[in-house]
Amino acid sequence: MAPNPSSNFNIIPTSSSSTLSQLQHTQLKLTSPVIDDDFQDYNPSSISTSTKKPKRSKPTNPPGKENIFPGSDLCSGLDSIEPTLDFLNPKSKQDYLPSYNSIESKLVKHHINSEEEEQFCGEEEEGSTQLDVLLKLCDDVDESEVERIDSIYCPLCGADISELTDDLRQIHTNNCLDKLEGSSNVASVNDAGGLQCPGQIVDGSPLKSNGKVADVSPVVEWLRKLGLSKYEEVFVKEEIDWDALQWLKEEDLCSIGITALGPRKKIVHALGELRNDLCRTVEIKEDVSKGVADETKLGKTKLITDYFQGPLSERKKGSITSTAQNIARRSHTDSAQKSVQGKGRGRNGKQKDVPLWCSIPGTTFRVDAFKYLRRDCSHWFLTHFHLDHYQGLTRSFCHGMIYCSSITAKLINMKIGIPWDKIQVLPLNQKINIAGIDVTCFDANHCPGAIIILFEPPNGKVWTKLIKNLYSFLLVLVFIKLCSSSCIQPVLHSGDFRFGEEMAKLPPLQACRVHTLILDTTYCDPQYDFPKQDSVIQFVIDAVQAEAFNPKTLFLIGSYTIGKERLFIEVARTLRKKVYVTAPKLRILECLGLQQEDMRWFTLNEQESHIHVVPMWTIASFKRLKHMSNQYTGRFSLIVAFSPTGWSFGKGKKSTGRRWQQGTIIRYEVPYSEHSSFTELREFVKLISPANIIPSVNNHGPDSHSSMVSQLLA
DNA sequence: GCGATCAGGT
DNA sequence: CACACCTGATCGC
Repeated sequence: MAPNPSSNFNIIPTSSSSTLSQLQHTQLKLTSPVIDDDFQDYNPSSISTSTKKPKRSKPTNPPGKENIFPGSDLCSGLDSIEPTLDFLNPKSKQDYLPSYNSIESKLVKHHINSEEEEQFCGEEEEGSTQLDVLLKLCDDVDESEVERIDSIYCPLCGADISELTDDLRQIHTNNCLDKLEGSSNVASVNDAGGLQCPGQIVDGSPLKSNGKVADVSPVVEWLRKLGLSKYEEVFVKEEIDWDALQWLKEEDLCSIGITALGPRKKIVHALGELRNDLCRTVEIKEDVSKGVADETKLGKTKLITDYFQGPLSERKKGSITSTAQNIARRSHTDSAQKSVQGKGRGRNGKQKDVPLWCSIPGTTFRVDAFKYLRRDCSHWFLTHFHLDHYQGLTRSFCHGMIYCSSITAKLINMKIGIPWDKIQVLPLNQKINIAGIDVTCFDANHCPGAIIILFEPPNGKVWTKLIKNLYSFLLVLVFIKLCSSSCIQPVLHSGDFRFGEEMAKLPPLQACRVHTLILDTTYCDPQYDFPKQDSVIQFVIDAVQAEAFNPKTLFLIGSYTIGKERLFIEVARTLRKKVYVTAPKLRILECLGLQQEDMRWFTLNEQESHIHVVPMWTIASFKRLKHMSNQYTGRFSLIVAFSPTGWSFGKGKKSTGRRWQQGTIIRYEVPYSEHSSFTELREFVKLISPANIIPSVNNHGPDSHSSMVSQLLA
């Protein structure tokens, strides 16, 4: 008999689980161009996703289809709640902005913790400068064009583009420029200070050029550029103009008859690009047209937005990358892109903003920020070897030194090919000095090699060592100056961690007055009060023993690249059975510094074992499990799989260790977590008692920061 | 051809 | 929901 899983652990009823999806719909309805822009800044592919730990986000489901939990009767009732109109009333901006990537968040971030802004001198300033440009654009209009604030004209063709949004204006002018280039006509300056170009509309009337009346709408032209001219008719028939175009959604495309997936995706993507171009807001100045004329005469191919960089680059003399960033890139342009694209940039060439949780305030240090590689930093810390933390790190890394634990060092060397001369191994529980900052690492109790890092201002000893001669003294003076301006305060970066009692006993953590705690808030919600790992391991052992009455049973235990080792090692040890692992998995296990007596429980011979360690996603779907079952027909008649994850607790899950069965396949979801539970998070915060908390995961909705912090401190 | 990146998935 | 990571498409060298 299988044990009754629900008897072991308690259940915490949850509140509405569909709040997040409802908020997503709310975001969808935000109409302020600035806000929309910023959400695209965070996630160019969608304007409707919630904000989370910076990682790729999923497409939003249509209303009523939020439940992605097949077969889950328990949560379907909650998840299928239709968003109501009440949720569509836009709240204040701040309510929607947990994303540290967005420009608007920087505004609020400023209010939350203004001193931390100082570190973002290089690229971070870029983001706020974009906002500045928007604001300045308004100022400029106020100052010089008060009387004609309602009329904005294309600098090229002189058409009234007041009705268009900024991005569409840009597209319009780009199109004009393309025509200039395409037709090789020498542009002439018109009365409005802009340029005339063939086929454009001035003041709503067709402009005659070369004796020919323009008959191609911008939408049609746009379609042609996408190679989708076959849909011209549809767009014309449906009367989709530039303005309507920006609001088009995939469903709309379906409804107007564009049912083929390829073209539809292409259009959706291009629309995303269109909206994205709004980010590259431009300033239209009188000298622009002059510049265009000059360049056109010279026969150079340039983007319209190239002419709009002036004020930006002037203001950002300190930034090497500013000019490159300010070059706007159209979706169909490649020449400009080639020159500026690099690490930490999206496909559209836009550099991704470094999230707050990746930067150590008062230093140029970055933690788990390989997605945001920059030249202004040469100290890159990696807390552990999980993809979402090392993403962006490649063997061609050339941005300085990588600091990590010895286990992580072995893994990045073996799996990614990072040469050893670019890795500095950090010792555990031992203070070392890196670029004038004291750094101490502790075991994070997450996966093997995971560390918590404490950054502290240099202590007195360093100073006395430095002041050996006058030159050093001057250096120290400069350093003091830097310190005083950037206010280095102790910062503790938790990475991903699971708080345990051993951690509370660490003297440096008790002694240090941590100012800023960058906290792994994955399960920062009272509903996640899952049990200790030991009791879950015991549950699995009991379950294996209970199901093992059938000798033809195959046990599967899910694991990640690294992580969950304790679970299957304990099972093997207790049951005195070998567990099968694949050769690549064994190579990884060999890097983890496990004890020899533990290593002997692994076998590469699957015939030797009926307990197999498999990737989590194998266990995630019954389809895969069935496929596996078919391969073992004859040898095994029953598959019992264990999916160890903290998510199996809470959020409408009525019990832990849930047992799912489909025919001869049984799957247990067990709350074996390598992140801290809510209770543990609270204990940890109490222990550290920081002045400031920065969450590294934002998965609880827009208000999460303040609510998380208040819950933790409650 | 290959590595890197992205979108979409479990 | 999304821990962490896969697959396939695309881009750039």
